[in-house]
Amino acid sequence: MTPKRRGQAPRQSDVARLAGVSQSAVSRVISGDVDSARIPEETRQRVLAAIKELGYVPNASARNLRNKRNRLIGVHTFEAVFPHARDDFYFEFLLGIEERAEQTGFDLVMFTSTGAGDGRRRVYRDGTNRLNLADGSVLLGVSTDRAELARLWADGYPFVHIGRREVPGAEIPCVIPDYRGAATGIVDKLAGHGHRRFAYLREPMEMEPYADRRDGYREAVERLGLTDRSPGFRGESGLTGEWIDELVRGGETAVVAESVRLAEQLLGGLRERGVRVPEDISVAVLEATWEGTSAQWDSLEIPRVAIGRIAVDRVIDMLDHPDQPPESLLVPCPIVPGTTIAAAREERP
Amino acid sequence: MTPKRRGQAPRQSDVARLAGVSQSAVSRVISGDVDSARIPEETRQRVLAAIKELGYVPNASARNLRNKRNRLIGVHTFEAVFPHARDDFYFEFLLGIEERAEQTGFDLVMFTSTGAGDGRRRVYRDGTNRLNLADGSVLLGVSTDRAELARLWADGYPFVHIGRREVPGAEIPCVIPDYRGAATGIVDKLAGHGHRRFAYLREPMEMEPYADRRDGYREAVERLGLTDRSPGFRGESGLTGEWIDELVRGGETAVVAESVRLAEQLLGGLRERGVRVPEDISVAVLEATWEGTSAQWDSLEIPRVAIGRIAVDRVIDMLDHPDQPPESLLVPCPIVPGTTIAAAREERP
DNA sequence: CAGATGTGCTCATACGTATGAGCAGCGGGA
DNA sequence: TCCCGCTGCTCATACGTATGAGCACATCTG
Repeated sequence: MTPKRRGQAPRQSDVARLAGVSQSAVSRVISGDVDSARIPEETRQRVLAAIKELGYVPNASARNLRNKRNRLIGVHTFEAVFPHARDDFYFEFLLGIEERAEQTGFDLVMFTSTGAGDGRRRVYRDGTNRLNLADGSVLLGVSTDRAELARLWADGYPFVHIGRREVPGAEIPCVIPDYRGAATGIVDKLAGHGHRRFAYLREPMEMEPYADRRDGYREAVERLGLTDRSPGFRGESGLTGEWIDELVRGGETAVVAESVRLAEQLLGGLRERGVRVPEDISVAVLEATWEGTSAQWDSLEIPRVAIGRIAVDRVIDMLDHPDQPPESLLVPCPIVPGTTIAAAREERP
Repeated sequence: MTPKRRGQAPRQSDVARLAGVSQSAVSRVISGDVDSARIPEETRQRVLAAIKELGYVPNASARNLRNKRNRLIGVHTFEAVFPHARDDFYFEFLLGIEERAEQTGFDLVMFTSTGAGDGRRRVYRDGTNRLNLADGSVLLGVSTDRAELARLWADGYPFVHIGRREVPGAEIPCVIPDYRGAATGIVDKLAGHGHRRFAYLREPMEMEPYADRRDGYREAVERLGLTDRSPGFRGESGLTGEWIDELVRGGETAVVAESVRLAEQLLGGLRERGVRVPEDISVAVLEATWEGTSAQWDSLEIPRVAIGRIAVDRVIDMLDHPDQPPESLLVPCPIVPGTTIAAAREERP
């Protein structure tokens, strides 16, 4: 037994010949175009049988050329996926993407190939948009190329980006962890434990996700009428010994830290000064924590799997409603209970 | 700014009109078809200028349609990929697959969607081969469906399977870890340490990969003129207290175990009897080890990343040479040095 | 019985590209 | 002068699919 000569995959015309109809009839059966197609059940069955017998499968490129969908969702990462996956950046997103694609009957195209030899992955290679093969795409990556995003958007290609990316002159549809909401949630939680005097520990960098957290924090503090006496807040940022000294002197009972890194430094500094967490001061972290941190932080979680799922849904939505202007979507971040928040000390007047 | 209405991208014919040539001339300039194209430099420049002015971008689907290639390699796993990836079964294969696809300019299609609701992923859905979307595919999975492999093969679809799968009447092209070679290598290594009297510890199951290991072991033992006095070898298999007793009485100095599981049991049994590893008896394992085993075994490594790369190469090879009958390929398994092999004791005569 | 309406298809074409075949014009050799 | 061969293109077609237009026939209406 030898395999069939891999000459050609069967085409609609082959199916048509076998079923004794025309190619266009086959196309109509496949499209399931009920209203205008007027194909009686008996013919339909004959065509379907022929399709089955020949193992016919539609040619993606031809379909695409005709502007039809392929039930294919693209995944484009601006760096190699798998080398990073262990480190958890992409991995869980992909989990959600795969899961949802599976549920909705889409297959996934991983756009892996780089254009140039520089390792940077680009959407446009030789000027051609490679994503076009897929009906729509999910993009992710830390080193996202904003110019490419802008061009994709200008070309009207349906895609979403995981994580907020803002490009002047374009409205990039993104799926974004709701850092703002998480920040207010964490303040609410602390307030629920009786805390009234807060401090906010900020990262030196100015980045969009941090801005969201800061907004949320401020909003919650104001809404609840709490006191924010963050040393250095709005001023120089980051953590210094001075900052901690001032914190301890000031009598704040709750600290909200932007990152695990900062929280860890803070914890060390407080211990040195004999201040206990959470007995004396509660600390919460506005970042997802990972294993191997020195404390079990009260923190937020980035729902990566859910974000992956939602990204797929958003793309499908854009395919179904091509005329609606694409919008970004916030995804709530659960607050993970830890052991660094406790009831506020009685205030000594 | 609003996005372009999709589908209004300039075509070669637009470029041609602007440059005052024909569409085919434009195509030839783009293809850079030096030999047969006979386009003078001046015309070439005019065309290139027009391309630039219009922002022309080749249409991938049209190209694919013409070339009958999609530069797409399929990856079909018989279970969901990502949920398992952490557990390491698929993960490193994918690493290699992605890497090589990237290098060779292929994109990856992950065939994720199940046909039925039973969670089993099938190649053929409604009798049609879904993989046809990709030029060729790499298949993997523990629960491979052999009937589907056979059908794929009969259809002449270009694919390889990672791991040996034998189907009567078909010659499934596989990429296979060379367990046989690794087994002889390990025997060689032991012999190099002066061992002459060997025992082989086998798994109860009869599976192809084990058969390979056993062949390799036997071959090396015979070639080197060593003694194999495995208790129970060729007879009942697995590890019993009796087996260990007989081993200790027999005076063998080297044991080759088929699996970490067996080796661990053996180690325990030897310890109970006051026999030291590796001082008294050296033990090697014919399986890849993982973290968290009780000893640092001298063992083999399954070069998963390399296998992934090679699988992609094999598929591309099949695409380039459709007439060559596809062959399986052995991939050497490196031998990982551990601490369970030492020089053989002096034989006391 | 003429005309209208409906059914079950087929025909022809377009999508954008690549490529073998071929054609017009020119220079050069016999 | 005739013809050959080269240059610089153009023409036509095929890839596989989807779809508007239309055709032949049947059935119904008045």
